[in-house]
Amino acid sequence: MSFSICVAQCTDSLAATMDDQARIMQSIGGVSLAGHSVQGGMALPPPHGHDGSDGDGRKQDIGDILHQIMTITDQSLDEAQAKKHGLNCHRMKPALFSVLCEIKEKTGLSIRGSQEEDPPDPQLMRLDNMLLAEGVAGPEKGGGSAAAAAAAAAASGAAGDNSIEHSDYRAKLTQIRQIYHTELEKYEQACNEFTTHVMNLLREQSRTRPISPKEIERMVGIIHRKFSSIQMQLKQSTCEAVMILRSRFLDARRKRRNFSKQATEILNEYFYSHLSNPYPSEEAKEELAKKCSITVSQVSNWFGNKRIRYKKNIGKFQEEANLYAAKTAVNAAHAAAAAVQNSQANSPTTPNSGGYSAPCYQSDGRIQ
DNA sequence: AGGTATGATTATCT
DNA sequence: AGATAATCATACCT
Repeated sequence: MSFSICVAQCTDSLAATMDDQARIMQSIGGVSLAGHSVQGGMALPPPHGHDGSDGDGRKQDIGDILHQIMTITDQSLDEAQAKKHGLNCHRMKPALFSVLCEIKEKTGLSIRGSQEEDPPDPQLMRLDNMLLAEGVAGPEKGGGSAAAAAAAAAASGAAGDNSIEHSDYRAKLTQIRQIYHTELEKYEQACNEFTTHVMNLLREQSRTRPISPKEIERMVGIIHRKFSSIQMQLKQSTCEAVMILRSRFLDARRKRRNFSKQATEILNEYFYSHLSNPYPSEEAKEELAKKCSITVSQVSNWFGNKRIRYKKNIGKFQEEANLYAAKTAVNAAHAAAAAVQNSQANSPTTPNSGGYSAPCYQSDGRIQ
């Protein structure tokens, strides 16, 4: 996840590819020593025709140059730069370069690796989709976090309820989002920097050894792949973080507490006194919610559950129904009595006083 | 511990 | 958009 790891990995990969090249160089060097230089020696005999001594000197010279080439990577940058310049101006350089080109052509190193194109990784797509859905990826500024919050609120069923937990959740999510984006940016920047660096390096090297544009392209591809695999790690861990956050906050709300006795009382009262049409209006729901100190969506849930469960097994709820019918009847009676008293009309019999007539249920469970 | 009650979620329908 | 029905997951009771 950390940037340093990423860079380390990339540096590793670069080191590996450099190793590769060193090996190539070595093999080329071997061949040219075994073949061409001897041939060259025959084609260009020593100028003054002296016996082998001058030829030996040249071989010595070439061996020396090759040695310099091979060890150039071990030296400090300035040192190497100076050496490189010296070698570049060496009179044998064009010859060596063409030899290298020829050998490379023969060994077919320049052709390999042209077939690999990026197949869209299904797992990467999965991660991308999830991050997008969670509002972590996607458009950054302005509506970004707000949209994520709105999505979370919408998912929870009722916007605005549990606002404390919600804002907490939202804060954590934006935190994750921010980390994700800064890391992503860092990776991108590092990738670009690294790519241009390597490209410059290769371009520069192409003056001393044959490197085709194809190869540079390939190298860029390798770097990009490496970096995107690191990005995938970032995405993976971001996904994990979001999942943990979700399970801790959103799913925590799934952990239910039973409503208070009072609340269920009020809800049941409403339900059984509106048995013929137990569908509270929005306003009624709001009022019930306020009275029970629960949310409107909880009221909706309660009525949804109640309706279906009542309908499913009316018999089981008979007792409860009677109980609440009695209660509302008593309430009504009290209210009526109060009203009567208030209106100072003296009627001898209070309706339903002292008892209640059990409600008559139809087969569909509705009060007649 | 196991069964039931219950609040929440989900898919589907209208 | 709201209702329903099935289902999940936990609370609560025995």
